Amino acid sequence: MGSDSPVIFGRDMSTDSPQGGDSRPTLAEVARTAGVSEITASRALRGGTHVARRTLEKVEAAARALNYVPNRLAGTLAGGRSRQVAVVLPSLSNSVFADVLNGLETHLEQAGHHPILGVSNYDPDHEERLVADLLSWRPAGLVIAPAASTVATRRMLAGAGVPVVEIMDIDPAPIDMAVGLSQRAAGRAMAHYLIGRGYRKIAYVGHDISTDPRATTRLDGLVQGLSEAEIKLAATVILPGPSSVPLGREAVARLLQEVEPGGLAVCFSNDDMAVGAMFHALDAGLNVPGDIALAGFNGLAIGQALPLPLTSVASRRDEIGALAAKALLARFAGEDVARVQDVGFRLIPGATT
Amino acid sequence: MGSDSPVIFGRDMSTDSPQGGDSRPTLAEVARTAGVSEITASRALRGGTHVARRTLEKVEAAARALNYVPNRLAGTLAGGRSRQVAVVLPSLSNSVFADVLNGLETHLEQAGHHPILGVSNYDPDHEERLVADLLSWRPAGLVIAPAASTVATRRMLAGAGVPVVEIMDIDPAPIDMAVGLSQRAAGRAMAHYLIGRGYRKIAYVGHDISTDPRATTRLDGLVQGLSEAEIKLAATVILPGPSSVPLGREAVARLLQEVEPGGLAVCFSNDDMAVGAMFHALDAGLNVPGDIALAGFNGLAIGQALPLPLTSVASRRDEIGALAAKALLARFAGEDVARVQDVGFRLIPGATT
DNA sequence: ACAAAACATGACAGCGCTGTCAAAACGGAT
DNA sequence: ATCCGTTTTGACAGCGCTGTCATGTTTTGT
Repeated sequence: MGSDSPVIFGRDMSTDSPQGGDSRPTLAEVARTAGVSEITASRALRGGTHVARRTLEKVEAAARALNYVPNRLAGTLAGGRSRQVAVVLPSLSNSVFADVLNGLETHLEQAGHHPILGVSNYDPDHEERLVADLLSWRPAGLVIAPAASTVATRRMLAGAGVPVVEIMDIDPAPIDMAVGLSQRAAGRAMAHYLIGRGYRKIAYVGHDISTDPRATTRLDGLVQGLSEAEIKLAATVILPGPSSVPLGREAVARLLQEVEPGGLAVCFSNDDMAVGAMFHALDAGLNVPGDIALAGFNGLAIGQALPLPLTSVASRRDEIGALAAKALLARFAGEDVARVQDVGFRLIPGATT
Repeated sequence: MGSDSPVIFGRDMSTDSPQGGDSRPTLAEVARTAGVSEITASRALRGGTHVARRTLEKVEAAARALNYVPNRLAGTLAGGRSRQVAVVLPSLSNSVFADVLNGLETHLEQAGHHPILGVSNYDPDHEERLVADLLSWRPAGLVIAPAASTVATRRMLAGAGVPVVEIMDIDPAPIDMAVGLSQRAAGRAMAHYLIGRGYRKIAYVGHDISTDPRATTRLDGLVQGLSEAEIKLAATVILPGPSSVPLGREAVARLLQEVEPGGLAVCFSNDDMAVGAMFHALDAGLNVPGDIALAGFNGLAIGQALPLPLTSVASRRDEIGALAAKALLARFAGEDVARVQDVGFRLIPGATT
């Protein structure tokens, strides 16, 4: 039929390097070199099923010779599922999220998947933009440690059409799946522990938690646990900025302007804050735990390496990342996955309380 | 020939939700809804140049109504440059790289770019696979903190056809661009400083550096600096595993089985190791710096928050990430960028030496 | 009012790959 | 030699979008 296409070869192949550098060879060129059709080359290059051994070898040789790198954009567009996973975290300066990311990356990568990263800095609008942006890459799934998400964000996640894992907290009802621990229960556990140790004067010191739902929930849990014994927080100091050792140091100094030491126990939003407080105590000549008892959250290595191991609530961060990755991979494979996976927590009774 | 394709519309559009969820609307549907051609909708949605104001509004309204999310896979494949940047780091447990990644992400994102992450765990073969994998997503650029890269890795990077930034160390000749500091000079600076303070018995304590080229180079610089004063390292303790506070604690304990304290100065591969040593000293009743002087590397916050601020060499990690991102963005814009950018370092004379 | 320029829109092809279906090649059994 | 089932290969179309070029449609100058 009057096919009016006189051109047979789409591109001039007369020279090796059309424009200097070796402009990325395509699958078509590999196929031509191997003397097979494009689709056969395609099949050979992944899996090699439905391809004769001899053909497979020819294609592989051609690919190697041409230094072929497949174009997954095209591959994903054409058919397959993407092998990218969007990951949205509120911060990277808190080592908690670095740990989670590490666990995620390790397990995703083993399955040939890669994280595309977004950091929201605990800003809900920023997070919203991020989710929209990352979704436009049509990832196979999405992992998010939410930062007081907007309604629009939740709508996007619900309608994303791919598996979504919310990590860190399992208290709120998940959009799709959740992996983490009950932050509220962790807060209550700390309250019960301190009460059990005989403390009655208990203060809270935190970084800026206005948009950190997990720190807020932990504090809620703490307050709730205390109220069950009819105890109220003796004081609360919250400083702006992300949690860090110096911030904890500064915050506890302020606290001690409001509250007398002596029988005082202080709960911190994170271990690094508590470590800062410990340093302040060393400097100020305060006895820990005699004058001031210290308790952190998250069970970071630094806290456990202190001369006095820090009382804390250990969260399993690597595990959260690993399980989130596994949950996604299972869903990709069509398997059923529990909506909520609780990795639990462990109260570490240290020497600082 | 009998084109036997009676079907005109590729997809049944008779219902809104073909299969339950709102299966992602395409640009074509937005265009149809707005009553314009696909290409006009495309132009309207990005930039809005060459589009009448009225048309622009119609298209934007349609996109909003349909909850349209563009498909950047298709967009990138069709024409534009990708807005993804491959990032390969050797580790995430060292907060140094978390900081770098943070700086990178922040600045990339401001320009609408996103990192695809790979973590090599200091394994050259792993790194090689990672580079190949990430390159198959056709990123617009690549940032790598190399881990004793293989020849194949370097070849891939050189032939990637996109800007490549090697970060952290600027001593080796860059494949394309480099942003960082002279690790060797940093090592030497520490040597000179310690010698200047009167120390003659100097030891090195490190994590497993067999595949960490930067730690190796710093150690080389240290040794070189010492040898200029005809001093040799009194001892070297290297423990397997990534650097951490507990590892430093353990390592210094071992060191003290080999070397007597008293006039001893110890250089650590990283600040967290040195902090661990400080804790050990506190526990063991050793006076710092009297019995044992401690010096770290990287100037981490934790070291500066110690009761005795830690002597260290501060590296500007956020800055490295930021500059690497800016270098890429500049190259994307066709601008010239210096091959090597030295962010320098600063020796922090602390109270531990 | 008419040509020239400026703007706005659209048709077409194609990015590089993979799903689907159909054809060819091969092997063994009769 | 013939037939059938299996393996191996290929043709075709299309994923969703954007470059290029061509075609309207307005505006401006004289």
